[in-house]
Amino acid sequence: MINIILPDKSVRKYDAGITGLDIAKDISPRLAKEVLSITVNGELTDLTRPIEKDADIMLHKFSDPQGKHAFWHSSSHLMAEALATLYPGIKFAIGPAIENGFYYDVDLPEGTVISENDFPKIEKTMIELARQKNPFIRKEISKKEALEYYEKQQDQYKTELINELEDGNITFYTQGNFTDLCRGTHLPHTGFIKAVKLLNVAGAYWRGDEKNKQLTRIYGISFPKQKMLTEYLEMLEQAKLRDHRKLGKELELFTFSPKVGMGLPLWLPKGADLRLRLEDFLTKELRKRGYVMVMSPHIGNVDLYKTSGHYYKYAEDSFRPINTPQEGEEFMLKPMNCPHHVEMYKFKQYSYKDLPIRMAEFGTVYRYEQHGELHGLTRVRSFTQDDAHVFCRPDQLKDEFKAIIDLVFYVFKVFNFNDFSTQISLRDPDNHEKYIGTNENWDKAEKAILETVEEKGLEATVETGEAAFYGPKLDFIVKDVLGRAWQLGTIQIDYNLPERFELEYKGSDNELHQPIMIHRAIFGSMERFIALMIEHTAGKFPLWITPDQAVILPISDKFNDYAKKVSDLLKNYDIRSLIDDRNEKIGRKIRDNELKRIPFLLVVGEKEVSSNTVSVRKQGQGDQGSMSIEAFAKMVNNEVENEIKYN
RNA sequence: GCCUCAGUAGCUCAGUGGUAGAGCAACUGCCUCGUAAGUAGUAGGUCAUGGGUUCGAAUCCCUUCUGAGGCUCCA
Repeated sequence: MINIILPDKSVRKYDAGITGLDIAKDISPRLAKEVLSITVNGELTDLTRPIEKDADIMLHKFSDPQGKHAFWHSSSHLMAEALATLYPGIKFAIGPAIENGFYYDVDLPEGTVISENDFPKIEKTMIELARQKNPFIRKEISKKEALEYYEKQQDQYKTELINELEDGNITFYTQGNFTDLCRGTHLPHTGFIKAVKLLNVAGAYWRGDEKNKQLTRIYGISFPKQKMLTEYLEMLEQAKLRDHRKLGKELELFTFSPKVGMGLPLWLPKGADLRLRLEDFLTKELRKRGYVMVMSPHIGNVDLYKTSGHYYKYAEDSFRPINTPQEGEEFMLKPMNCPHHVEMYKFKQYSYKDLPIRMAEFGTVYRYEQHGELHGLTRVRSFTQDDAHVFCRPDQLKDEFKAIIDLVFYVFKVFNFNDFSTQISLRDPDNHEKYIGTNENWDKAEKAILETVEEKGLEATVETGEAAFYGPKLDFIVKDVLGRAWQLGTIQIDYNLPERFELEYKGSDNELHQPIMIHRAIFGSMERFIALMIEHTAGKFPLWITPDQAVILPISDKFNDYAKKVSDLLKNYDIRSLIDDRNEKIGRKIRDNELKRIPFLLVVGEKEVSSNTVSVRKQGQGDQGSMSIEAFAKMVNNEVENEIKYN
């Protein structure tokens, strides 16, 4: 007999060799129907594997991440089986579970393509195979045998994968007529998969390398109940309604014109208004925190970028240098603001008492992003960074770094970005060519980031090879409405540019010292931030109150009940004077159908601006008198909060 | 740059080889009038672009441009 310890610490005794599935059956028949995978002594594994010794176990249902993982991984195998049936000669590369669903990379026989039109028949085959309730059978296999199996099929992908695996550590999983190299975890059988939807097809390079062959990647998602799939698809549709590209058009915030050039956003009046107010908000905050605002031109002599290293790093794939009538003279559209700020630092000599110098600019930069990478406002070719560079002494570095983290937290809180992740990006130690500067400098910079993050108690993932070419960084990442991750805020420590530009300050010892540079952005770029802000707030927080600023953001009743209710509530108020205020044709009577079309009322109320007063009258309650826009926004917001229990 | 798909009126879309359509928006009347679609009429398209097949192309084929979802890239 062995002891099985459940998460609640209760102990059950079973014969050795019992499986997770049997334990589940023993606990309750309903659990047995829902359970998908099991963790045995900390190791995620199949429910059908025998447990031979005493163990702590945890059973996973679809509601658990581990359950979903097994479910979608098995779905991936099921799709592979269906594809193998429908497309003889197909070869399989890798097919993992992902955050929402699964994919499989396949190499199709010459001349075959899979498009979305083929999805229904693949889905149908998958469901037919699933209904057979074929068990997933695990088999340990020697490296030699495994290689023979795939070499016979002339499958270079699996062969390559197996060659990298250790002998004795290789397993195959078989369901029905399909066998795949796989380390698991899988469902007991395919019958759990009741609903399948293939989502899209895409090209993907083998092993993610552009030089390799491009495979066909098919994305899908599956569920244990048809209803869950329907709900998921409904959720996706809802999400698409909040897409910033759609809203940007509807709300007349921004547009693109092929004639101007793709990836070059045109800010329409309302969008420009929104952006200016955001810039204003941040500028005030920066001044409070000891920053000075500067401005720099949009171009610079190539020599500037040669010194900074940008020229060698980016000239080839970037906008081409601009020639002048002068022979041999070249300018570049600035891809970054740093070198300009560095030259401003060099304008005069600084004492150690002057530091830190915190230089901020809403600096527009130009980068020739790859054609296929352009994406709404989140990836563009001309964008404005809320950029700043802090020049400080070594003893000030950590405090400055922490102050910036605090600023990021403050701003994210103000705009309700509560769900963000933090990532430390270090250099790739095997690829020195990607970076400038000495190992010594890099070690210092990376150490400073790691220590500061530790001291701050921040939880951050660490990624190697993701650093900027001049220094490591701490990034703040927010997801868009469809779950794509975008970097907004970034803080980067740089010992290299100060060295290259020979920056210095006079220390208390009367010697010259080199300052350390911190590059940082809070919004990241105005474009990307506004894009995510639109998606995060649409239909969710139509009115926003910050401690000292009132912001009314996009209002549209098309997205969900919450916005609809707010919209209804606003109808109880006479806000004509507010709208007249926002309308250039002041004094003209606003027509009914015009009012309903005003898609957003954007106001950043500032106490010192007295003209931002509205006279408000609530229907049925008579005149409420004049009040500031801020007060009005607060009042409406309170009412909304009271009326709707929003969680 | 690569893979799959798409582009018809300002917007949302119908139209699969035989005379370019609808709703909304716009404009002009009329009726109403403070708050989510009053009413009649008018105007609006080289069917993204260039080429080809055909008696005939929005429709089939190719080029280019742009967009969508991925991959690669991302300062």
